[in-house]
Amino acid sequence: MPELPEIEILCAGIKPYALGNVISKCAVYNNSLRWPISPELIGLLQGQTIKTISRRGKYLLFNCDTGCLLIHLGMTGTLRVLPHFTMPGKHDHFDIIFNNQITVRFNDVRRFGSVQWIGLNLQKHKLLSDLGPEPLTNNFNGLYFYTKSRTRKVIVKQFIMDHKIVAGIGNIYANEALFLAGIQPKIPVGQLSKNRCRRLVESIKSILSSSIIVGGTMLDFRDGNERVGAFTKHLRVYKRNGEPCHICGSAIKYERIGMRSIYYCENCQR
DNA sequence: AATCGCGCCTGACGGC
DNA sequence: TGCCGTCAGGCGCGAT
Repeated sequence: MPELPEIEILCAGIKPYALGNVISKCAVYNNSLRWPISPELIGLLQGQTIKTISRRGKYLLFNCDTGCLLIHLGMTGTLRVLPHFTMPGKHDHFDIIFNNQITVRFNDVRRFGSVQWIGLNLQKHKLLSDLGPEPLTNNFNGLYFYTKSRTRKVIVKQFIMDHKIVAGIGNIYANEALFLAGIQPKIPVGQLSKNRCRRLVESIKSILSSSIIVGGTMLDFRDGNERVGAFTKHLRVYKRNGEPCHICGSAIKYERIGMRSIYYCENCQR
C-alpha cells in the first residue's frame, strides 16, 4: 500500500511531467471511489495550470490558481504518467490530460482512494485541518511526542498511526519504526519514558527517510511499470512472521490487534 | 475527549 | 475445477 515515502516519491517523480502544464481535459471512467468523483470536477479542472505539487501526509496536492486537486491513493491506488493517451483499462478511474498529450491516470482496484477538488483555503479543509505535523519536520520531535502521549492509554502502535498525532504513518512503517526503536508495539503510549519517545521519533524519521532514499516499499511508477520498491528488502519485521529476527534470531511474532496486524521481535522489543 | 470497531472493496489464497 | 471463507488494510465515521 502506498505510504508516505511512496507519495513523496510520486510527488517528486510526477513534477517534471505535470508542473506548469495546462490541463486540456479530464475524463472520468469510473467515479466510484471512497467518495464519488464529483461531476463538476471535469469542468473545474479544465484550463487550470498546475502551479505546484505537494504532499501532506499521504495526500497529494495539485495546486492550481483557483483551488487544489486533492488525491489519496488509499490501499491500491496508483497514478501513472502516460506519454500519450491510451484506452483506459480495468479499475482506471480518472485521467488528467495535459495540452502536451501527457496523461496522468488514476487507477484503484479497491476504491479506497479519493480524488476531489478543494478550495484555496487548504488548512480549513476537513481532511487536512486535523492532520498532525509532518513526521520529517522539526515540529515532530521527542518533546511533542512525549507531551501529546501523556494522557493517552492507546497502545503505541495505534498512537503513531493516528494521523492527528503525526501525518502519514501506515502499518508497514509503524511496525518497522517500533522495531528500530526497540519498543514493544502493545505498550500503552502514556507509559513511555521521555527518552523512549525521543528514540521512537528518531526511528520514525530514520525509517521514512531511508525508504524515500531507496525508492519506497511498494511502487516505482516512473517508467509506467510498477515494480517492487527497493525498501522491501530492508523490512525487518513486516510480513516476516516466523522468520528469524535479523538481530537476535528469534522468530518474528505476528498478532492482530485492533483490526491491524502487528509484527515484532519479543526479544528485541520491550 | 478518547477509544472502539464497522464498512467500504477486490483479488489472492487455501481447503474441500 | 469451482466454490466459499478468510485475509489484506486506510481511514472516516458513528457509537460508547
